[in-house]
Amino acid sequence: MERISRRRPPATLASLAAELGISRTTVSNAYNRPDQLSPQLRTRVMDAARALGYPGPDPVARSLRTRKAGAVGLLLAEKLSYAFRDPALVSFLEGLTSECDRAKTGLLLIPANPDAEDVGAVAGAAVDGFVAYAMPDDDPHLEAVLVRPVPAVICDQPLADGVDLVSVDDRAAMREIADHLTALGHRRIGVVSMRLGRKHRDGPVDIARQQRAHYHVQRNRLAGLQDGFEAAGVAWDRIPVVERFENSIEAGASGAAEILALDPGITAVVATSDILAFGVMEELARRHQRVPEDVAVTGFDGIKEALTRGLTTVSQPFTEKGRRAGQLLLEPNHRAEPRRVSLETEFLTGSTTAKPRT
Amino acid sequence: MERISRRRPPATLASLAAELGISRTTVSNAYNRPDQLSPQLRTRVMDAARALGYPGPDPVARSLRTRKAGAVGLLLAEKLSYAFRDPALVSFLEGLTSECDRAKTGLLLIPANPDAEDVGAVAGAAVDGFVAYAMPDDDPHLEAVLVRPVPAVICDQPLADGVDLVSVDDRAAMREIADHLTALGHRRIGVVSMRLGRKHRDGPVDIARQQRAHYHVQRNRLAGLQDGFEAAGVAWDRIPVVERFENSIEAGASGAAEILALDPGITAVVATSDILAFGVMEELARRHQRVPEDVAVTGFDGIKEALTRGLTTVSQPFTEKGRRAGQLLLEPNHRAEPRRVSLETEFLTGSTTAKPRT
DNA sequence: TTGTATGCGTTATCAA
DNA sequence: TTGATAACGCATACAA
Repeated sequence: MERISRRRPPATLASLAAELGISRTTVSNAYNRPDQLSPQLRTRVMDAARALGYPGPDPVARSLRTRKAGAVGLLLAEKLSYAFRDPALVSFLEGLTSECDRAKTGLLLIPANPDAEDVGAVAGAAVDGFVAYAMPDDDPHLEAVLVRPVPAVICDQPLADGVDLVSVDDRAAMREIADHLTALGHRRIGVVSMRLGRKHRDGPVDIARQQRAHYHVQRNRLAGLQDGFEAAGVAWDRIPVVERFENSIEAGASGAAEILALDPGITAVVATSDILAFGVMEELARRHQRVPEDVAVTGFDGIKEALTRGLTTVSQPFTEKGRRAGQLLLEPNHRAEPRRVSLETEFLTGSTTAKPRT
Repeated sequence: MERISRRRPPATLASLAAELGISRTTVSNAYNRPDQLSPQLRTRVMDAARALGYPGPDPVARSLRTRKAGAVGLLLAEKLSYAFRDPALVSFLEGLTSECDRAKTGLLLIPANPDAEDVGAVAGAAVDGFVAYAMPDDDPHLEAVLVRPVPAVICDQPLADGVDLVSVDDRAAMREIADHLTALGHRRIGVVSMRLGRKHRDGPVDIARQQRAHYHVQRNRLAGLQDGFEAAGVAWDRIPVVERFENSIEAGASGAAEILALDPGITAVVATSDILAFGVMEELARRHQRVPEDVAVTGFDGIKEALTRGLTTVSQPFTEKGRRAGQLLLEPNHRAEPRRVSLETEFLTGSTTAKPRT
């Protein structure tokens, strides 16, 4: 699908200069320093460029010379298309791109399969900096980011030496959920958790796996639940926790089914994301269980749909998170220490929680 | 925020080769053609690289040499952050990125203010191809895309010589809306249209402006309405049309207010996007006008929220649109003529239209 | 206002 | 299996 007719080798700055009988510098200046030329020479250059089909200085060659790419990279460790399926991520992107707009820089979405070891995409990304979003501790892509000689900002996780970080206090936030449920009187509870490791794995989670989870956001959320439940005298090791690799409605539904198989007597299901919580509710509806009368359900994130549907959840400021990440990346840090930004969350009581049936 | 200690000049492939007393070719091969080296030499190279902090071949330099960027560019002629506020665009991006995933290529979001003449971002984008989404006819950014010696695909608009295109039949689709309303008996109708030109402008639209609209998608939608209304004996020039530059709830609401000022007796408002339609409904609610009893409302696009809220609208397959655009871009066209893909739309009767009050 | 010389960091080609 | 050489296309310091 070559649109351009290729009879002669494509024009370059040098060939254009030769054609005009002037130096390359002058042609370069015509594009980059218009004030360094006489206006008539400049228009002569531009006219010749059009005539010869010269598209202007090659961005890659210029980039090599100037050491600027004009773009920042976003590393997700998900398939790219996932980003547009998750409302939380869309909000994050809105915030991040608002900063890109201000800085007049592009945003490069970097493809990185979660379970792939191939790091070529990040090694090969022509960017002036990276934002790494919610990566597991042991992801080789992150290492690949950190060796690149450009700034980086990490969102949510993992902690890394000398890198700026934007996050929320997941543990404290989730504890509010636990406290809310125990205050209502719930004692038999199940948990549907997002992925805890890089490998595709669905199923029950024992304490050991919780503690060595490579997603410490998830680990912290579980720890927050443990804090709250144990404070109310509920033994954590008797609470069934199941893990789902995908963050989707379907995963939430199957997680709920698994929880109910493990303990049919539960009165509440805690999901570690709103999306999973919707799946849980879907499965409960399928079984003609009422929410919250028969089973209470909670989420995490505070995506728009959670608010409109009245899910009891914790809201975190995704757009702000993206904006702050962009700011940290785009305005250089002149101090020695990396910067840490922790954003506020808000516990929201919805209509999906109530006292347990007696 | 330089993370890397800069005591010595950063290592390059050449400096690494010198350090090891081998040629640059060999170092290059260690990264790009591991099978061309003895394993022990390769590990020696890699160890030295780690020791010297060499991050691997510079992506820009490589890109200059190989003439591959590993990314496709998306040109929006909107602020980047807008992309994540418009559900239709999010769906499009989901489809486009699903193809990027398959091709293992990145996606570069290119910042291009709608009313800015500065074309530097597209001239400077290091990409292997462009997708231009819903650009006005006269946008200089598009011209900048077309001079670049890489493939391009246009979505929705504008028509351009020799470039692949993905679109829907906006005119026919919108006519279905008109036919639906006239069949119900509506005769006094108002229209709230998305922007018709690059310049920021809100207000009433006369026939001349409709016809010279630089957004031919919008022009076609208005033409579709005209087709339908005139077929039912409703003179088009008596239908008030107002334009809004932004596609937002607020814009829809103010558009509705303007329409109602122009003709308080209307029984239906046609919006050319679902988002605008939601704004219209919001304004009507504010005035205690019931939908559809007092005023019928229609949208266009079929975003998810339109379906859940039962808006009468036309649904277009945004995700498919993005996917097809990606396919066209990513699989080269070996034939001479550009390819044209036209996708199906579906008229959806919702609960926002009914017979006019009598 | 214009030109000269040099380097940015890499990979392709071909030879050894 | 390894190496020498020549691009790739441009921008910048400096000289004229």
